[in-house]
Amino acid sequence: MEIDQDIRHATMFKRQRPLVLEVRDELERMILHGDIAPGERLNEYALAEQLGVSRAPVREAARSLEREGLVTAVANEGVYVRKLSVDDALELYDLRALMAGHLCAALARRADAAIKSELRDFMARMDRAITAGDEAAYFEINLAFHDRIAEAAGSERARALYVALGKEVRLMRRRVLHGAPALARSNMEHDRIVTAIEAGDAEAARVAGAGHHEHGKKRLLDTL
Amino acid sequence: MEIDQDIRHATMFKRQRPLVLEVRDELERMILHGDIAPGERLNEYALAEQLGVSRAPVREAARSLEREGLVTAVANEGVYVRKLSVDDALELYDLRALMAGHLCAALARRADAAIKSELRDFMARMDRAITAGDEAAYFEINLAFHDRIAEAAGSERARALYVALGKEVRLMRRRVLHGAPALARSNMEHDRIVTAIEAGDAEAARVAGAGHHEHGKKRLLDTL
DNA sequence: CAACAGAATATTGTTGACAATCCGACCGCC
DNA sequence: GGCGGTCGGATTGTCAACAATATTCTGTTG
Repeated sequence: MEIDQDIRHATMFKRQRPLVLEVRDELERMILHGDIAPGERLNEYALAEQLGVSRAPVREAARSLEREGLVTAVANEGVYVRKLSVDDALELYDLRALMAGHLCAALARRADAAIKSELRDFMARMDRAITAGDEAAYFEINLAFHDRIAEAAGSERARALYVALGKEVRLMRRRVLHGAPALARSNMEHDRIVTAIEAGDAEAARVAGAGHHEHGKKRLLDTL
Repeated sequence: MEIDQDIRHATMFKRQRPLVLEVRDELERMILHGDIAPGERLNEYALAEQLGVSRAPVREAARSLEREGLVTAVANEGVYVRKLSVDDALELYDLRALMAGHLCAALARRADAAIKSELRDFMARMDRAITAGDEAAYFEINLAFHDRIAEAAGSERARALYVALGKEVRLMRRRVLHGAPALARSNMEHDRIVTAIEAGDAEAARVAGAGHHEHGKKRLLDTL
């Protein structure tokens, strides 16, 4: 059998999503939502009972999260929600900036009119959120904006890395962006990114994309 | 319990390495060695019997390899050794070049005399391998050279990514480097990297490191 | 009373069995 | 002869029990 059949399976409707994926998503949600605090252990048995499944899917899901960097497993002892050191977080910011620059540059090379207008639309929505003082909405749209760039860049591996790094960063649940001025500045950086993409200037897009994320790192440093 | 205890466990001698790690390494070896061809399915039951363990460790190991990109899993069907398309390979080369540049730049900022002389030593050994016409030795030292740079750069996450990308690339088992002239050229690029690191010039190191890997991509394109 | 040894408990590691699902072959029907 | 449904074998998904290991508690001793 050939791997080409993947596409068939991927596009086909799955009548039942594998249990382990459900569990994985739920655990991820719990961790990112803070239901399980960093440093805390994930008890396989307890979680299995709580979720109404056996330990096997829980175990597999936990290992899956380990690969994403959300938890660390210790042999014969268990898996713990990862506790990010500041150095870890700074490294993650660097890597994410690197990936973001790469993705923005790639998108600048291949963007068509549709994605360009889509990005402008995201920015308008963020502007509206800033004006309305709705920070939560801003964060949500902001997240979707960057995800869209990553997706449209056409480099699946890079996109996956970028998203995974984003989740890891979220382990450090420190809100580094506050107040309308900071948000407005952030969206000005978005403008620089989109402008470069519209112009098809890959290098400018790389610099703008990386710079935007490096500012995030600076903001984190400022909060220390 | 705190995650800090990780260090204790990590440094402590483990009388028995978890079975899943053994299995994982063995599967990885099989795949990279070509015992299991790209596109082929990994039969959990058969592998379990062959390795003398039960299916659970095999299953877990396979999922671990999935995260590394060596295999792709299809629900209710199995995991297959990944078959790299040329586009996939080119993307991997790009990402690896990106990471290599990042790592070289980081190392340029922090390299001490010991690592500098170590890198020079690697280069001398590669020169000797070229002179002796021992291509296999060259490849081995070359691999160790780049691993050492990644390790010394001090960014664990980036190092892991770089190594994982290297393994993925190896799925496309095409020897893109042949003959003493090509090897000598390759080692000249190494010289550019090491020189920049010695000078503490992060940007030059980034360009040299990325460029070296981009040449690998070019060489692959030439073989098509 | 502190420190240590050892038992008791809790938790993970592994196994084999069972259920759900998928793929291919076969058979009937148009 | 080709097409579609259905049955059977093979394989993965899930489970519960057992084994190995780590942690906690307790009792004893210096």
